[in-house]
Amino acid sequence: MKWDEIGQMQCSVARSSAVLGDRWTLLILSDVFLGVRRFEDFQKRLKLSRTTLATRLQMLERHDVLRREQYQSQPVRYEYRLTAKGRDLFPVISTILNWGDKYYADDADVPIIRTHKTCGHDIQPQLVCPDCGEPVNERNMTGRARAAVASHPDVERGPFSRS
Amino acid sequence: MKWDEIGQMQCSVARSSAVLGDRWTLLILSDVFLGVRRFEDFQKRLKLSRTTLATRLQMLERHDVLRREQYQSQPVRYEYRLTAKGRDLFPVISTILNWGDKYYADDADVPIIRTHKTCGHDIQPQLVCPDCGEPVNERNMTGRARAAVASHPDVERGPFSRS
DNA sequence: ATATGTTAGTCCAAAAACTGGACGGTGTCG
DNA sequence: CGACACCGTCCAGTTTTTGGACTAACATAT
Repeated sequence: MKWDEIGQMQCSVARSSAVLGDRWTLLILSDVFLGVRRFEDFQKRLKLSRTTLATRLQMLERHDVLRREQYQSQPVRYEYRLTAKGRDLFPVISTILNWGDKYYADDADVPIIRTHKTCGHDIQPQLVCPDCGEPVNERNMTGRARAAVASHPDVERGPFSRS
Repeated sequence: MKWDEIGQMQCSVARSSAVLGDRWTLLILSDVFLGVRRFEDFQKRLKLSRTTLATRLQMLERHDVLRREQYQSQPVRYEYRLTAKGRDLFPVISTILNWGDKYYADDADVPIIRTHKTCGHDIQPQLVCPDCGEPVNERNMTGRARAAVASHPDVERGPFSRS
């Protein structure tokens, strides 16, 4: 299966993977949320090849996650900014950051300290049920999979298993 | 930069990317949360090459995300199960699913409907501040980056920018 | 007893993706 | 004028991924 074909699968994770699923894209997006916007800055910070960076930025633009915006003329230069769709990736980057902090941070030295401006506390955002407000995890969630998944009778257990 | 080196970077997103950042890993993990546990099932469902699947499973085992557990002898066979570290990826997969559902689901036809067992409602989990309980997003969060990031004076804006 | 099926891989050669570094274009500054 | 900043593209060499054949150890059916 080719990368492009993954984007055609009937599965939200698969389609998201077609966008997010490579070594660099998550890093680039993380930098964008940090305020990085320009080609040279991405390249200096991430040390990936210019070719790959150009390819990724074009891909993210094509998928409407970033948009190129002119910030000067003479010479004409563009910077990359998040679209609304891109901003909606905040929870994804944020939960990845939570996980990385938990398992990979050096000796209680969390690389990025996040503060909730509204209440002023340093926090790690948590997942809750928007209905009852209780925290959710793989044990208190179930899922009814649709056709594509349900057609595999082997899949009977787990939080997203068939009901 | 090589893949292995990314895991050495002083950045939780980078280190997580060294594990999660490829075309197949997110799909495999999503299937694991759906209850898939065996080599053949992964291969049939995801249609990736057996070689790549074997490589990925070994990598996830090496990173202590999955563990191989014998489920029969004669012949000896193993299945793959989540470790505690792996289960902690639930919020990551879940927020990716939210994003994919929002932007890629076919005509109001969400492929996996998730139910919160505790309260019984069909929901999409949301990110909140564990302190005040309010929803968080890229606008009401800030972050103080540490050395590695703070040394880049260009990074001044965005939710994780230096304070 | 032989044939067929199930499951978990490994091996190989071809195709695709990624790499670093040079290069091009367009401007500014001193 | 020379040096620098910025955003890319081009190229040849390396690494990764791919599909399909193949092994191995049993179980089950004929």
